[in-house]
Amino acid sequence: MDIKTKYNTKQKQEILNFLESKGPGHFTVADLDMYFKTKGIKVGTTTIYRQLDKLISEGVVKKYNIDETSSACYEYIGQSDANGCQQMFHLKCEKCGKIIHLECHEVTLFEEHIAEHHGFKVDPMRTVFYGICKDCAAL
Amino acid sequence: MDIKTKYNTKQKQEILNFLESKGPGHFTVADLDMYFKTKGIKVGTTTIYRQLDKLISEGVVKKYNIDETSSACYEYIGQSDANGCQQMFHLKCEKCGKIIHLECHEVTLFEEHIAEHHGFKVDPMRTVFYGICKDCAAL
DNA sequence: TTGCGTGCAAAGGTTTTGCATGGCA
DNA sequence: TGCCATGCAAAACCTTTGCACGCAA
Repeated sequence: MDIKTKYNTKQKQEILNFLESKGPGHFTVADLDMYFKTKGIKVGTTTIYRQLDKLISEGVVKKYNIDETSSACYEYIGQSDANGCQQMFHLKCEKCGKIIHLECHEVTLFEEHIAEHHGFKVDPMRTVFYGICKDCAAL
Repeated sequence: MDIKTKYNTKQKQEILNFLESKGPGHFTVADLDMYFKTKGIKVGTTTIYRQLDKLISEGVVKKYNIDETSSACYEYIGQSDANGCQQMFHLKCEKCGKIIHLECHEVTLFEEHIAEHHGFKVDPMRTVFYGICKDCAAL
C-alpha cells in the first residue's frame, strides 16, 4: 500500500509514456495491456498492476470502481497538484457510460455541509455520482 | 434481468427470513452464505445469486458495488416503497469500512442544483460518497 | 405432468501471489 | 554487488453458466 518506486525501469517509463500521451481521462488495466500489445511493447500484466499500485501510493494515479461488474478504472492525475481533477467530483451516466467532470462551487459548499453537520470528510476523488446525463434524458 | 419468481421454495423462504430478521442494512452474498452454514441451513451459493437477481427484478432488494475490490453489496428494501433508503445517499468510510445513511435536506437541494445547472439527474441509490468518518478522523 | 428451482461442477473474468530471473543503481 | 522489478504460472476471488435432478403447482 505504501511501497514507492525506487528504480526507474523501462516498463515504468512505458506506463508513464502512455499516461502522458493519453492525457486526462480514464483507463483500465486491459486498456494498457492492449495498448502495449498493439505497439509491440513487452510489459506484463502483473507489472501493470504493481506499477499502478505504486503510482497510486505516490498520488500520481487514482483508482475507481466506476463500473459495477467489470474491471477497475484508473485516472492519471500527474505531478501537478490541486489542478487536474484533484478537487473534482465525477458524474457517470448509467445509460451511455459517459463520465463528466463536475466543477462547481456548490459542490464545495455541499462538502463543507457534510463535514460540519455530519462529521464526514468526503474524498471527492473517490466519489462518483451515478445518474442520467442531459443527452440521455433527452432521448 | 426480468425473470421473476414463480414458485415458492424453501430456499427462497430462508433468504426472505434472513432479510426480515436482519432488517435494513447491507449484506453480501458471503454474509448469507456464512449465515446459512452457521445455522445448518442448506442453500447453495448459486441459488443465493439467482434468488437475489430475482428479488432485484422485483424491486425488493437493491444492489451496489460499494467496495472497490471485494464483493457486491445488497440491501433489503422490502415491499414498502419510498421508505427504506430509496431516497438516501450512502457514505462509506475508507478507513473503517462503515456505511452511513445520509438523511439530509441539503442533499436534496444539491441534487436539484445538479439537475438544473448541470442537466444531470443523480440516482441516490447508486451513489456512494467516500471519505473519512467522524470516529476515524478523531484517531 | 410441466417446467421452474436447485446445486454441483466448471468456466469466466479480474486481481494477487510465489518464485526464479533480470536489471537498475 | 545488493536489492528491487519483472514476468510467468498458479492461485485466490467473485460471479455466471451447463446440466441433471428435484420439487412446487
